Amino acid sequence: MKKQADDLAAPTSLQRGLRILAVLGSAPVGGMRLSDIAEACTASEATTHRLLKSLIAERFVDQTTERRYRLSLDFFSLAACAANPDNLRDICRPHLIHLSATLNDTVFLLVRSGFHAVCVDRAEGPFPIRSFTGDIGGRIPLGIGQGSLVILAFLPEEEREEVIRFNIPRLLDMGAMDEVVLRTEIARAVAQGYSGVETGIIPGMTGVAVPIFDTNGRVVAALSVGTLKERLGPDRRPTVIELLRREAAIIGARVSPFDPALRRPAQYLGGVVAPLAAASRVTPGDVS
Amino acid sequence: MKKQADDLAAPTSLQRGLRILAVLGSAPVGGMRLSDIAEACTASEATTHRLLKSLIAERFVDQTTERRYRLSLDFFSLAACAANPDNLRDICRPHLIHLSATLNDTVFLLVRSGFHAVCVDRAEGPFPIRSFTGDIGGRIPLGIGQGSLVILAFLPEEEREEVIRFNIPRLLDMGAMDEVVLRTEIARAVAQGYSGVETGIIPGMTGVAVPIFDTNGRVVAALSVGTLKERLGPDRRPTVIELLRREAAIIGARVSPFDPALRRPAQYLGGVVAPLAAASRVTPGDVS
DNA sequence: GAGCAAATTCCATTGAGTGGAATTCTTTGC
DNA sequence: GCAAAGAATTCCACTCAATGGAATTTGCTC
Repeated sequence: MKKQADDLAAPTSLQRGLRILAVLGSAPVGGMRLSDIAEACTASEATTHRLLKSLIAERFVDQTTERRYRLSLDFFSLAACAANPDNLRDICRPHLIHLSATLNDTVFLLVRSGFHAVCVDRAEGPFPIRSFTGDIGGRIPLGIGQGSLVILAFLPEEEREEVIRFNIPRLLDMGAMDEVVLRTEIARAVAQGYSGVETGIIPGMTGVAVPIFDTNGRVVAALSVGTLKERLGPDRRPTVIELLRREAAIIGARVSPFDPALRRPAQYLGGVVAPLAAASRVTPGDVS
Repeated sequence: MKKQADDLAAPTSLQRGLRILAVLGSAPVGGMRLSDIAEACTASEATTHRLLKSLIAERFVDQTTERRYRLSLDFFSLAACAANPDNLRDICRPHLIHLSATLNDTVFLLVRSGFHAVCVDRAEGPFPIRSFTGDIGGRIPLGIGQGSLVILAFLPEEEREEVIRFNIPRLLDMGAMDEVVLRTEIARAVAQGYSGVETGIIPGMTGVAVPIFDTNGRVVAALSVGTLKERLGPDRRPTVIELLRREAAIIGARVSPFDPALRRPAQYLGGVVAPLAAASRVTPGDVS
């Protein structure tokens, strides 16, 4: 198909550069070598090298000694600005902290992004927790894990079916669940208003999650608690769910997908993190 | 100067695209309009529009309704892979959690990146804390705030002087401190082995930070506690510092700037987050 | 220290990137 | 509800920046 060919070949040099970033995203700790990057991008080494120079010039990529390349911390820092869609993260932070302090468990904020859920924030309890989404920034197909599943469950039917169709192969690949189990769990989540799947994929762990609806009534996110199985027994469970629900309701009331008030000409340079380009333009020598 | 002109003009289209990302990084919550982006990048609207299309195709940028553009969550998710230089974040997480649970306060992990310190992780105490670096991903010039200052203080002299020369204008701009205060604080931090600056910039708040040295004896990061002033009085302070020191020592012993063992051919696709490009290549329709 | 492999630079060719202009879509004011 | 203004998007011919093969340099290995 031509369409697919279009996708695979990156016609623009910008896209080639962005794919280098994507490839570097899954690089091992030490970074990647030029030849490996070039191969992964199916581009010549000369081209890859030149693109990398641009990426380095804009501070998106670091070159370590050892002739290896990796994503830079500045890049991380820039992208952190993207973690706050519709102000969700800022709105939720105090609630996450409050919940985590109350429950003494780890609480996650998951936000939908296309066919995935992304962990946008978390407030840790007193011990490390293994979760599907992994850490902040972690992505997981919609349907795997409580938070992710509860978002899927409350999507409008048409969208939900589209996501299921798209994600089923992934779920199977990951050995998470088949379509029957998924649909059962979705039905249960809808009926209960929360999700408490026990996939058993992470042994000894469990969790519950509730959806967050924006002021239009659309699911945009989920609040999720992950903990040890013994900490979600019949005694604690109902209370935990009730507390999550309460916070989710408060949060949802403050989330509108687009606030017309924001149309005023904004101060683009007022953010915490200055644009990378601006920073890179100034070199130490320039200081008089 | 020609050199500066080179910096300002973005000759390659990749760099133009990256600058769009940088500009979008400081966009307000609602996103930015095409014309504003074009102006901020000093590029024509036609070019900006075409570049944005590529950025969207690679899922680095979202176009909201309302004809606005913003950084995507996938972009955030990709960049999260960059937050773990030399495995620092993974190594530190359990220690952060342990400290935060022990002290009942918020603990930050700051890593040096050029002339800045970047907050790479944090474990929250039971109430929200205002800090210089802001949240995860926040950047601050080296010298402002305890963690940032303690990194600066323990840099090798030559590097330290370079950073000071570069950052002084910033510190003055931010009203943080002048050179005399900075050098006094640095000397004190070196003498004490920790930093406990009281800039008074964030009223009622204070903190202490200790450096983390890698196995080569170079400062690479700092552990920092931020809390209310009354929680760091003469009674608690020495204990807090001692606890931080102990964890920092354990961490440092595990951090080597480059581990030759990692040279083995790595499995680049084994990460939590698949490369964006790969994800974007698959469309719902492709599922058979 | 020689030999090898990887990274970096060079350069002539070519087609992708560019911005002005035309078109389409939105919003606003009356 | 209509018209005019303002954005966003598309088009297109020209041009210069991107390309990849080849040459050079660097760094690693034995």
